[in-house]
Amino acid sequence: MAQDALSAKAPEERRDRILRATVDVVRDRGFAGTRVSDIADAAGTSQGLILYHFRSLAGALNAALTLLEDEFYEDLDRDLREQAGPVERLRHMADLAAGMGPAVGDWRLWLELWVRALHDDDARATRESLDRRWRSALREVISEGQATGDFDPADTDASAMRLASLMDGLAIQLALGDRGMTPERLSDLWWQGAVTELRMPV
Amino acid sequence: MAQDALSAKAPEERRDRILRATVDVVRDRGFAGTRVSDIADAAGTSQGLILYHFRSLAGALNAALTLLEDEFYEDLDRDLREQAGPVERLRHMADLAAGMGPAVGDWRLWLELWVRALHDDDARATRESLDRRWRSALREVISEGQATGDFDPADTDASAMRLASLMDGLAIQLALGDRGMTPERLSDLWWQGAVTELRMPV
DNA sequence: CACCAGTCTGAACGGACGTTCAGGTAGCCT
DNA sequence: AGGCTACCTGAACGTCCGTTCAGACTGGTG
Repeated sequence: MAQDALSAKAPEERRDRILRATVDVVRDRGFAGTRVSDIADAAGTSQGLILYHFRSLAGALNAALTLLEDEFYEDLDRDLREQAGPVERLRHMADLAAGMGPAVGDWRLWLELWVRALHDDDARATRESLDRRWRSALREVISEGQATGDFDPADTDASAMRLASLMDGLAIQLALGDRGMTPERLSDLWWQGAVTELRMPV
Repeated sequence: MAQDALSAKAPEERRDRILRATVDVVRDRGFAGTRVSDIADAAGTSQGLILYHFRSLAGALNAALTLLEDEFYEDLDRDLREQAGPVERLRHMADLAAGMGPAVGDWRLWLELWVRALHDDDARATRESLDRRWRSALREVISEGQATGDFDPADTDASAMRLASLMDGLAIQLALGDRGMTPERLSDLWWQGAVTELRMPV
């Protein structure tokens, strides 16, 4: 028995496990409901270790946020690069947001982030950055589609803003478990909206 | 000096003052950040009285929610009844949501409500009810506009859902203070979206 | 006036929870 | 081997905060 199953090989792995546990706890307890002991339980460590690696509960929460941010970027970049043309890319964004991407479609978490952003500056910065990234990806795809002739929006900026906002709004229904809102319906509703908004040829 | 300025005429007025104070505190501290002492300070009463009138902090918060719900309905009904035709009504809904109505455009509060709805059943019910009401008002206006020939949506239900969601999404930007998002821009972006979505004649 | 019910207060209580701390273990350098 | 550093733990501490409570004040009723 060279290694105890509980003790990770490297401290860094323990640290990572704590962050992942933090994300999990926040997802279903919310930022406000997350206790140090919850994270400790979920990560299988002591409370002390969490305070040792991060300086405070807030430190752990913020570190979890930046982890999330990084994963969001990775997901988005990797997934979009795989798609051939602008139409496919846009279609894929709908599916990603509908929950097919591990980080991108994590709407309960984004909801929590939005509200935390109302009161916490770190969260505000993270939120802004995520949103900017998502919107600029969207705008890029639209521009690309304009170049290829697939899209013909009346006002590119306004269309990008509307489509991004539409996604957020639909996602709220999904996150809150509204009757009749499913990932598929979200994807469809958004795609139809994009077809209209970008005046795609049918 | 028949009446002390601090002591309200009727206990009911005190109760009401507490509820209003609760709403105020929640609006800028959030549900999670709201303490009994905050409410007491804002209402100019003792902590005890809040626990006397409502059974607990949660009781006060929930009572504040139903107050909000009632005011939302009043605002919406009164304001919409004043408008002449479907086009004017729809236009007015944009303005209402952009923050011209005292209760309707209170987006920070709605954001807080959404997240609370993730974890609290009372909040969930209130949210659902508010959303249903708003969406059905929207759907009604759209139907009316179809009857008069002002609107011609491809799919009425889908259009209503998209326009409601678009509003929520835009409102998030507004509530979070995104650069470049103002009530006027929100109203414009939404209205343009509605023009497209409902295929209004220009 | 005496009594009572409703309203209101400020202090006290007790539990929850973030943080601190004293110490224990394991790898690593000399 | 000895010792140093990083990592980790569980208990203890102190604070914050919701709730309870004993009593004061008021207006109305017999």
